Amino acid sequence: MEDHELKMEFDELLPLRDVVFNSLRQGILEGELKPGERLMEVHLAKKLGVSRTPIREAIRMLELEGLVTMVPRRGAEVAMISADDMRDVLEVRRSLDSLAVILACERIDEDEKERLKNAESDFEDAIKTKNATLIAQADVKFHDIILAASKNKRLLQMVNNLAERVYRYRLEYVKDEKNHEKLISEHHLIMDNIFSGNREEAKRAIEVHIDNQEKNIIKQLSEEGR
Amino acid sequence: MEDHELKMEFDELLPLRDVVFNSLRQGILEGELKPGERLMEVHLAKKLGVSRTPIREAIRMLELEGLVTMVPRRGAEVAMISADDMRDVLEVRRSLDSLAVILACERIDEDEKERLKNAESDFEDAIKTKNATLIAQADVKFHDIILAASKNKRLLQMVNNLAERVYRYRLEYVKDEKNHEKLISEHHLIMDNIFSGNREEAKRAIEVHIDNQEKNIIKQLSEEGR
DNA sequence: CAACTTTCTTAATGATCCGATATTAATTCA
DNA sequence: TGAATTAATATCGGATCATTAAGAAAGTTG
Repeated sequence: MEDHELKMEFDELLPLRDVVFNSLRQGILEGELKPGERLMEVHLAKKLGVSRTPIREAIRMLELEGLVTMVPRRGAEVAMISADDMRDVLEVRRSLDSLAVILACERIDEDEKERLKNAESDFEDAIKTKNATLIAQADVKFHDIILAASKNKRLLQMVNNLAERVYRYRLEYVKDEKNHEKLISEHHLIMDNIFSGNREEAKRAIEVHIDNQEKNIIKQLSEEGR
Repeated sequence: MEDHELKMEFDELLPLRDVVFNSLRQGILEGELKPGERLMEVHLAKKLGVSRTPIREAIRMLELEGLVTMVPRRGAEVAMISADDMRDVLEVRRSLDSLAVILACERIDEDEKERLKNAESDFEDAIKTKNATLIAQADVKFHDIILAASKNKRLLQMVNNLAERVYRYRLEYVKDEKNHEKLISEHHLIMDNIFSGNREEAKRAIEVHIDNQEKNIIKQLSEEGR
């Protein structure tokens, strides 16, 4: 078993379980910990320099997030994602993102409009750098502002949870330069329709946006399908 | 502090944390453990006859489910539900239930159609008994079949999680005999539109169904609002 | 001789118990 | 009456014991 570089940020005030949780979560999302890989308590405890208790509690949380699965009497492993699972996730995400956009049309305030404009231009700048991580970050920021504008905290939480699962594949998607122009025009269309309060068009725009991602992700999954 | 009657079912094969989790979850949903009430580890451990570790792990799970909130260095307490939270929950639930019905229109099979018909007539029977718990159970069953017919496991999981939070209030809603006839006709309308594959009408029907619940729940919340 | 079975060892989780630390509440003194 | 100190209480994190499953090695059988 190779050794991984799990970084621990010691936020003095945060309980250890949350530090461990964030560390493992990041490791899984960035692909450092690969699907199917076992997460052994003693091993992780030694590596992160804490006892087993916070490790176990973090694993319980990751389990409910769906990022790890428990095998009884064997322990935790990074969750596998089947094409079926991914289809389910994207189907729900499409619906919730539509809802977010519709609500944002009605509830967005001037400050958020300004921030959304900035996020959009930051996104275009990121595209120019052709740095996938940077682009993905700017993309997340853009969508987060829309979610915040929906003024629905639970919706925000649920969409973020779904987005986690797609993160690694979206990274590949935004890496491909063929998609860059399309991404920019889609973001523009979404933003403009939110600004003009055109709910139906905004909804359609975000659905196209998600559908395009979905096509690509399904393709990726079938290609790596062993 | 009064003593509660938390029942533990010792399912030999289930890990203790899951037994504790289910026990506490049920206690919260049925209103035995009231919002704001503190959940103290040693106390619960003694009461349930287990050590503190499974209690702690169960609390971590309940925290992520949103049923309890953690106060740093003070411990866990049953989550309060504000009217704003409830509005958020119902807004999302409306959207996801719409999705479930739309998908069910396309994907329902003959077996499920049969089961849905039976569930619907069981529901009418339950209404006749005027037993709120029985009615609520039959109602859950009806909606569960639709969710299963959507063939989307994540959607099923997420809607069930949202439904948890509404459970106590829905109980009050179905208890009121004024709503009985309306409930039956709404269920009928939903079912008929699914059978005929009429997506738009089915969607509208379920949305009306949820909206009616929402009105009542918001009213309940404002009445008990102290 | 090979393949299958059985047993034994190892290693990891599941659960209990314990020590340290921080917060809250009560009591005492100014 | 108010502030400060102390005592009680509960979480946070760690160490230990028990249970179980997987893997290796040895023995048996076809």
